Amino acid sequence: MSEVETTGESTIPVKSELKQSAKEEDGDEEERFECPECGSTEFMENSAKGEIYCLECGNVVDEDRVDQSKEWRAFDSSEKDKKARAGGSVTYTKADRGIGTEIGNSYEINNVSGRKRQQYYRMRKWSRRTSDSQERSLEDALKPIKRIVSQLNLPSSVSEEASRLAEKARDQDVFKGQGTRPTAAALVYIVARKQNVPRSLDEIAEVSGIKKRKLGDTYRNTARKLGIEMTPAQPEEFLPRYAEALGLSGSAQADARKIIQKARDEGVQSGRAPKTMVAGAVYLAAKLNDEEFTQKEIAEEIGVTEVTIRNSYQDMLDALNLDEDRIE
DNA sequence: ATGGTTTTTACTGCGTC
DNA sequence: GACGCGGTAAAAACCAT
Repeated sequence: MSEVETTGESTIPVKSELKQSAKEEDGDEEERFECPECGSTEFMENSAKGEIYCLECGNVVDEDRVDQSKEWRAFDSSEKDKKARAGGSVTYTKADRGIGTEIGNSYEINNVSGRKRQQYYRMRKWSRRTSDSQERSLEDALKPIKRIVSQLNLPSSVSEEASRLAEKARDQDVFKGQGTRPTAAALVYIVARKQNVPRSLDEIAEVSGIKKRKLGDTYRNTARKLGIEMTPAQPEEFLPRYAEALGLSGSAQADARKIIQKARDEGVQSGRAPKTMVAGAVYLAAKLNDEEFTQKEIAEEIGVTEVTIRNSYQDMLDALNLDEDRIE
C-alpha cells in the first residue's frame, strides 16, 4: 500500500524519519512505571478489560486503555518498525483492508447510458471475478472472527490480528480441508492466547458452535501451518478475569498469583488444565485473606467441579509446604 | 485405536448454622 | 434439614502416540 497522506497535519513523518523515531522511542526507557501500591515494575495487561494489573499486588494501575492509540500492537521493536506507518489506517477486518475501490455504484450506472453503461457493467463483472471471489471467501472467515471476538469481550486487537492471519491462511490454503468457520474460530483462540487474554476451548466452542474436539484439532493444525508456536497457556493469564468476576480482592489475587508460581516451581503444573490451578490457588488465596468463598462459587465461576478444587487446593498446599491446620 | 492421565459424576459421612 | 466441606470409586474426557 502506498504512503499516502490523509491526515491534516503538517508534520507527516516519511518512511526514513519514521524508523528513526521508532528507534529513539526504544532507547527512551519507555513506560517504566512503578506500582503505586508496592513499587513493583512488573505488570500484566488484561486488554479485554483495558486494564493493567500489578503482578505483585493485583492493583489496577491503569484502566480504560482500550483503543487509546494504535490499532496494532508491537510485540518487539522490529515489528514496531514494520507496522508503524503514515497514512490512513488499514484494517484487516475487511477483506480488502478497507482501502478498495468499488467500480460502478448504482448511482453512477443509472446516470449514464448506452455504450458507457455497457462498459460499466463489464468492468464491474471483471472486478468481481478477479478480486472478489477470493475476498468473498476471506470474508466468510472474517465475519465469524468478529462475531466470536465480540461475544467473548475480547479486545479489537484480537480481531485485527486474527483477520490478518486469516488472509495468510487463505493464501496457504489452510481453510481447505478443515473448513472456514472452524479455522476462523481457531484463529481467535490462537490470537487470544498470544495476546495474553486467553479464552478456553470450551468458551470458544460455545460461541462459535464448533465442537471442542474439532476446534482443538483445527487450532493445532492452523498454528502449525502458519508456523505459529503455541506456548502452553499459563494459569496466571486466566487469573485476573476470574478474580475480577468473583470479586476477589487485589491482595488475594496477588497471593493467588504467587501460589501459582510456587506451585509451578514445584512441578504441579504438568498435565493439568490451567483453570484447575487457578481454581485451587484462588480458593487457597481467598482463605488466606479471610475472604470466604465457597467451593461452589469458585467452581461455577471458573468452570470446574468442586472435586477439582479440592484436589487442586491440596496440590497447592503441598507445593507450599503448608499445613492445612495453620490456615484460618 | 490405545493407553495413561486428568477431570467429572455420583455418592458418602461429618460438622455447623 | 440444608449447606459446606472432604473423601472415594468409577466413568468420562483428554491427549500424545
